[in-house]
Order: sequence, then structure tokens, then C-alpha cells
Amino acid sequence: MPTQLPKDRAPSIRDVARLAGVSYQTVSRVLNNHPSIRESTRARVTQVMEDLQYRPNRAARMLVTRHSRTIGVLSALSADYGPARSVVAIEDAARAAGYYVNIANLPASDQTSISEALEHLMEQAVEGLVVIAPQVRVFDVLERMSIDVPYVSFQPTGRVERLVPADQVAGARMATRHLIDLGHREIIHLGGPQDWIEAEARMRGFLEEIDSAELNTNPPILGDWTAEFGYYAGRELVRSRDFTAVFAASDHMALGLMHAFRDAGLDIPRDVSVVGFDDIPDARHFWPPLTTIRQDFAEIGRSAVEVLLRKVRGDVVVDPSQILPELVVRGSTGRVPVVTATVTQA
Amino acid sequence: MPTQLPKDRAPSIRDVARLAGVSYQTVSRVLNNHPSIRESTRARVTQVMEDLQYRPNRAARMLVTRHSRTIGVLSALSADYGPARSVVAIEDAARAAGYYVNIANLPASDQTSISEALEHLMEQAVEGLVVIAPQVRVFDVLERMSIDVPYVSFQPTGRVERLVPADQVAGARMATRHLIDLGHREIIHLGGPQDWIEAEARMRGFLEEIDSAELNTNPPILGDWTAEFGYYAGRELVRSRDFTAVFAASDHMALGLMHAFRDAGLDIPRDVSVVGFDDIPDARHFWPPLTTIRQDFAEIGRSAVEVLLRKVRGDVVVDPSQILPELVVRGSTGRVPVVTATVTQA
DNA sequence: CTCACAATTGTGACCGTTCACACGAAGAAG
DNA sequence: CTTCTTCGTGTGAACGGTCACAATTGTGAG
Repeated sequence: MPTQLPKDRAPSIRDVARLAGVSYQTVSRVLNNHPSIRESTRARVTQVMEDLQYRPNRAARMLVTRHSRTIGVLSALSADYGPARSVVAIEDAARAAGYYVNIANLPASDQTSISEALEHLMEQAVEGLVVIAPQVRVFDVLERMSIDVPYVSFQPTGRVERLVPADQVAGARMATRHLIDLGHREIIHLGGPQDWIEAEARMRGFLEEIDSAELNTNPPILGDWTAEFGYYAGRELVRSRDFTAVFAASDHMALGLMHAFRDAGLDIPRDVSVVGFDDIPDARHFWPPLTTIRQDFAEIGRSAVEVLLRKVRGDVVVDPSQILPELVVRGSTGRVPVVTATVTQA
Repeated sequence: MPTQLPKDRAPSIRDVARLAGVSYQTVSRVLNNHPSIRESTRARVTQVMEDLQYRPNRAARMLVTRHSRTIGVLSALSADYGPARSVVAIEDAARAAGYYVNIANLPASDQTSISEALEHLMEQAVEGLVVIAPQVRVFDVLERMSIDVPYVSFQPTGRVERLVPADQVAGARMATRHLIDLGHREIIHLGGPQDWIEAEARMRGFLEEIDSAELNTNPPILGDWTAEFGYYAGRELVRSRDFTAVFAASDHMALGLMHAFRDAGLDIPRDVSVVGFDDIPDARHFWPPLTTIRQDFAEIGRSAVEVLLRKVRGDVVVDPSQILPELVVRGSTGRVPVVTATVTQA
């Protein structure tokens, strides 16, 4: 049946052409669905392609077109829910748009790690970059390496105006506002790592809201997003500060905080209220269920890819509409105890 | 200074050759550090490469060598900690071995999704596949699509003997044994999705241990790994079954369970003990801190890549040493209440 | 029936690397 | 002083597509 099998190697465009009785160029046209090709020819070629299980050779195509149709994701902490969820969304969106995704994880955030990871991605000839990492530093390295593929990150920096999918500042303000509305006056912010742009934005939102309510500004604590850090920060807090509420920049940190507070004999939310950020799927099952700011990570990833691909293709980049986070009130926040109640608990 | 710049496009091997005063083949030899090349020549070429910021064109190389140096990761639920952490580890290990990683997420686990994701990876010309997904079904599709790249998954199936990095059965037995040692007799297993091999292995371990202790075998419940499911399963359990302990196949489900038990007025571990599986970073901060089985996801990922790359290269595949999980005892498990105590609580 | 013009299809070159092989020089062996 | 190796290097031909352009065929008007 098989009219002289190709070789041992994968069938090429020319094998298909021979079997379909056309030239290789015609096959190429079918592949790129060129308009001017006779329907009958197209059908015949398509048929042969299927019979042969033909798959276009990406390397060859890439070589001549100079397009890899690949975007890179530079991601730190990608085992955390937020980044992980975004990566998934990015992959989905990219795939839907016909792009491939390469990931490079950032084991540490020093210059060397960053440039190695970037080098790795550049070797892959990625056409664009999504950065989920301590972006300020990454941007520095990007510039130093004079890498010129377009990239997006999750927040605008001062110098480069990049993507802004989620309004972190607004989210942080909502969280803070919620606490203020409940009567809290001494609110502490447990922030993310210093050079993460998200962390900075959340802190900014917190400070803005505190300012506008003309409350006492407690110095924030900078953490690392993890529950572990939240726990130690919590232990430290109960020992050294007066406060009735904490706004944590991540649900994980909020979890650790609550653990520490409980260890210290404090009741949540009677003695202290806690708000998180992200609304990870576990958050509603924490004890108590966590009040937090929900981010639509899937939507964020989708939007990031959309903007990135526009840049890659050289289209006009419309400013993506900000994705507004949402306050989800659960059991970890409550009204500040009335004055008489302060007697009961330190 | 620049002796006639190349063009506007990236410098090629020939540009380097011209500037270094050698043939392009010599440059190629330097690139692949061929042994017989004069040290002085190598140095000169290397220098020019640096000056030009030369980066080998992967497409061209791929085209001729027929090697993409890329492995694919097919992953479901990759936002969950376990899969996410494994993906990170895989990426690290692959990169260290000079390989690139392409991921394809599985939005659903139906045949169509699976074959689309696989097709996507195959288009990328991946040389190997790591499967983190409902593997049985994936294997079916792999066979149907007659895909012949080597692949590994996290557990051996009956038909194909693949990688076995972590001994899930042993882990499940440890968890169950722990509960038995604490005096529990009515233990329920909340398992993972039916067709996940890990889920099956954990259930098997549970059943084996129960059997060997000659205890009553309670029918397991099959869940979906999530806290949400754990919560609903927990609500159902307190309503319909008699038990003093639950072994959940994932920490997330354990979290949901504890939430439900607390809602029902049960104290953990006084009234009921809960054991999880994975030891996600949050687990020690749950309330109560979760007794669980720790898996070294990083090591698992590393090992998976190692085995896979051996296969890819056609080396002998040594059976990887099983990575033994470890029991971590925390506050969610306790001795079964003595008979008199049963009076206090239903 | 002929010609212009559009619709289809074919031919040659090239993308940047590696591979197979050839070639010249330098020692070593006869 | 040949001749045989070995070392270091160069030349031509792939690899499997796409692009630019040429060639062929079909179609309707004159």
C-alpha cells in the first residue's frame, strides 16, 4: 500500500508532495493555508499528510521564518499558588494563540541566577517574556544584557511602562478600608519582599488608605510571602507591638500569622483581625476562614499574554483594562472590640 | 572598530568566522568544543563570539542534529503545590542538564484535551515527556497517537514499567500505620481521583496496611485533591459514618476535612485524627498543624528528569532508587479516646 | 480564436548549523 | 628523504521548510 515509504526519518514536505503528486511548494501552501489553492488539491494534500502522520518540522520553519512562536516565562517561587496559577493561565492563553511556552525558574534572585535564566530563555529564541519575579532586579539585568525582546510584568515600574493586569494598589486599599470600616485603628501591614513590584504596590495601597483615613502609620514588616515567615512575624508582633489588625500581603503569610496569634492565646477575630491577599483555594478552609482579596490569576495570565503578543506582533498595544481585585469577607476579620472589652485580653 | 558589521540580523557562525579569520567549520568546532583545535584559535574565536554577542541559532542546530534538547511536561492541576513544585524541580534539573522545558497544561482530563496538549508538545519536537496527570488515560492517548518519545511518570502502571521516584504505597502505609499505632480502629481513607496513579497507590498502601492489621476495611471515598472536596466529604462523613481517623490523600483535602469537622463541633485530634499527604509548606501552620507524609518533590522531579534523560540518550536505564517519603507527626493526630471518654462526645 | 489577466502551481535560492570528507603541515618511522 | 600518521583546518552538501519569482493553466472579453 505505502508507495515507497519515505526513509526511517520523519516524512517531510517533499514526501507529502511526491505522494500527492504536487510540488513541495504546494504542500507548503496548504500548510499555511494560502488562499489561492484549488480545493481539490488541498483535500488531496491534506489526506496524504494525515496518512503519513506528517508533522511540520518546527526547526526548519523557525530557521527560515525567524519566528519561534515561543514566549518565555521567567518565574520565581513558581511553586506558590499565585505564580503557579498564573503560569498555567499563561500557558493556556499562549497555546490558544498558537504560541509555545518555555519556563525558566529562578532558584534565587541574585544577578547571576537571573542572567543565567534569561540566557537560557534567549537561547530558546523566545519572542517575548513574561516576568513573574522580583521585577525591578530582572529589568536591570534585562537592560544590562541588552535583551530586546518585548516583555511584560504584572505591574508598571517607574521607568518602563509595562503591563498592569491587576490593580494591586486598589486591592490593598480595599483590604485596609475593610479593616478601618470595622473600627480598627492600629493596623499593621505584613508586606512581601522588598523588590517585588506587587509587594511594593500592595504596601503603597495600604499606606495610601491609612493616610487618607488619617490613622497612625505603623511601620510595615517585609516578609517573603511564606507561611513560615508569617508565623515568625506573628510571634514577634504579639511581643512587641500594639495592634488590632494585620493586613498580610499574601494568604500564606496570613496563615502563618494566625498560627502565631493562636499560639499566643489570641482569638481571631475577637482579639485581632487578619486579612490576606490572593484568595488561594485553601483560604476559605483556614481556621478561621480567611478574609482576603481575590485576584483572578487566570484572567491576569490571559491578559498578560494578550498584551505581550500584541507587542511581539508589533500591533498597537492598548492599555489593558485593569483587572479589579475583589474583597472576600470571611471569618478572620471582625469589629474591633469595644473599649470595655479590652479588659478581657491584653 | 567593528570590521564591517554583519547585517541587521543576528550574527551567524560565518560572521564570527570572518572576523576571527577562520572557516565557519572551525567556529562550529569551538562551539561544540571539539578536541582537536588549537588553543590559540579557540581563544580567538571565543573572543570574537563574545564581542559580537553571538548566540548560536537553535533552529539551525535543531534542524541538522534532529535534537531539540527539549523535554515536555504534561501536567494537570499544575497550580496545586505538588505538581507545581515538581514542575519547578523538573525545570531546574533539565536546565542543569542542558535541556529546555516545555509545559502543556491539561485544562481537563478528557481524551480531547489530552491529545491536544500532546500534539502541542509533539509539534515542539520534545525528546521526552514527563507526565504529571491522570496517567492511565494519558498513556492510552499516547498509544493511540502512536507517539514514540520516551516518557516517565511518577508511578509504574501495570503495562508499562516506568519511573517510580517516590514510594507512594510505602508513604500511605506509614500514614495508616501511624493511625493504627495511636489506637485507631475505624479509619477512613479520602483518596484522590480514581485514575491518578498516585491516588491509586496511596489507596493501595492504605488497604494493605489495614489488611495486615486485620482491621475493618471502610470503603474509601474518592476526591479530587482539593480542600473544597475535603470539606464536603467531611460534612458527609460526620453525618453518615463512624470513625475516629481519616487519612487524606492530600494535604489540601485534609484541610477541608478539618474545616468540616470543626464546623461539626468535633475537636481535632481529640475526637478525630487527620493525616494528610505531601507536607505542603502551609501544612505546619494549619489548625491544628497537620500530621502528614512528606514527599521530597524537588528530589522527585530531579530523579524523573534523570531517568528520562537516560532514556532519551539511549543509555541503560537503571532503576532509580525509590525515594522514601517520611512521616511528619504534628497536632492533627492523637491517641484514640479511651472507652470512658467516648461518653463525652458522639 | 486570440489575448489579457487572474488563478494555480512549480523552480531555485536561502535560513544557520553540522556532518562527511578532503586537504595541508608537521612529526615520526623506515 | 620518502612515506605514513596525526593534528588542525577547510569545502560541499545536507537538514526541511519559506520566499521571490517564473511558469503553467483556466477564463472571459474582443
